Amino acid sequence: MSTSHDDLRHHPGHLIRRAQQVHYWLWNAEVSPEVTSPQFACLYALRAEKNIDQKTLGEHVSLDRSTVAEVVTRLTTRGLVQRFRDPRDARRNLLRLTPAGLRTTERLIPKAARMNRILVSVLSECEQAELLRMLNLVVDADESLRKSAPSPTLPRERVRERRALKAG
Amino acid sequence: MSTSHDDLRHHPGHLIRRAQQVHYWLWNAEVSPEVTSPQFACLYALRAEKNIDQKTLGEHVSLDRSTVAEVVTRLTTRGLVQRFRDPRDARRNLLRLTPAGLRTTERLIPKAARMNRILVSVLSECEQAELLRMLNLVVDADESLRKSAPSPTLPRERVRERRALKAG
DNA sequence: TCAAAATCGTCAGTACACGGACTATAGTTT
DNA sequence: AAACTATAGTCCGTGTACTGACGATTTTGA
Repeated sequence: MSTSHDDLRHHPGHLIRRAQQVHYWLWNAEVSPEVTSPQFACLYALRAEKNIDQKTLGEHVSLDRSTVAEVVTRLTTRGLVQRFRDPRDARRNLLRLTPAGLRTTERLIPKAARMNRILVSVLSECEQAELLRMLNLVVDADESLRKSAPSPTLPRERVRERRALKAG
Repeated sequence: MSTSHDDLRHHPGHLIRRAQQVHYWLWNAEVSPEVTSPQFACLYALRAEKNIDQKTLGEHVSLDRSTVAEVVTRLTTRGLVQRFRDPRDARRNLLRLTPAGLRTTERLIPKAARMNRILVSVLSECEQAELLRMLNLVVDADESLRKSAPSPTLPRERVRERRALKAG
């Protein structure tokens, strides 16, 4: 007997969302509910590359300008990141880990690694590698998919439709 | 030369988040920016099972109470779903697709299918099946992981910590 | 050199996503 | 029947996540 939630098991998109939920729960339980996963990604990137601006950080962790700004605001509020204007280009905000930020990052690194192991622990070593490889393929394919195929109906136009629809 | 965003390619959790981004973009371009993916999941579930309450819907599409309530509110506002009190149990809100809701759902079903095909189109048929199988394994494993392993540090306790930390 | 174009960040608006507190209702126990 | 418990939904707060509009600044090109 097949019901709808059964059926959704064949939808990759839906499965990806559910996988992210699992990741979210596991993160809270195993890593830290204080520092979220996107926040950690930022800290982690900032640890590797000091004094980068928000745009660059966004490219590293795959977040858009607005979201980076919000996340960084939270991190600075908690004293984990320092934000200051680039003297050489007053448009940019340069970012740097504070000592506390570095400590927190390094404390969480092994926990995040452990969480990731648990996340895919139902799979064999071989399968884990396969999953990683395939996800990377899907994620990389996007770049080509976004550039090409603006297709007959442009995304931008569609968004206008939505706004119009809601206004009316 | 390995930088941080390079490194994040080995983190399943991060990859899952990125995969969801790709899914989001593809959904907007290929299915509909008016009806989001979670909204569609609800419509789809409601099409299969009429007159279910919000909790049941949430179980089918894997969303918590609060989010279901919000999504359903949007769908009712747009006239796609009808919400009314269960006469036999006044705690429940029963949900039903409107004729317009049914039409919209059936119009989007083939588009969603197409989007899902594109999403995994970089993989071979065989790989696609493998990815689906593995994601289902990970997602199902969660149920056992949540039940067991409340572990030394309980998630609930940790959340308290965060709230306390922010207050201070 | 100076106006146009590109770039970075911010802000407002929309939508998921979740936990916890609260209310209303239903079911159970004594 | 009254008290207790369980359940469904709502409301509030927090945190992603993205788009579009805007302002400040830099870069480019005539």
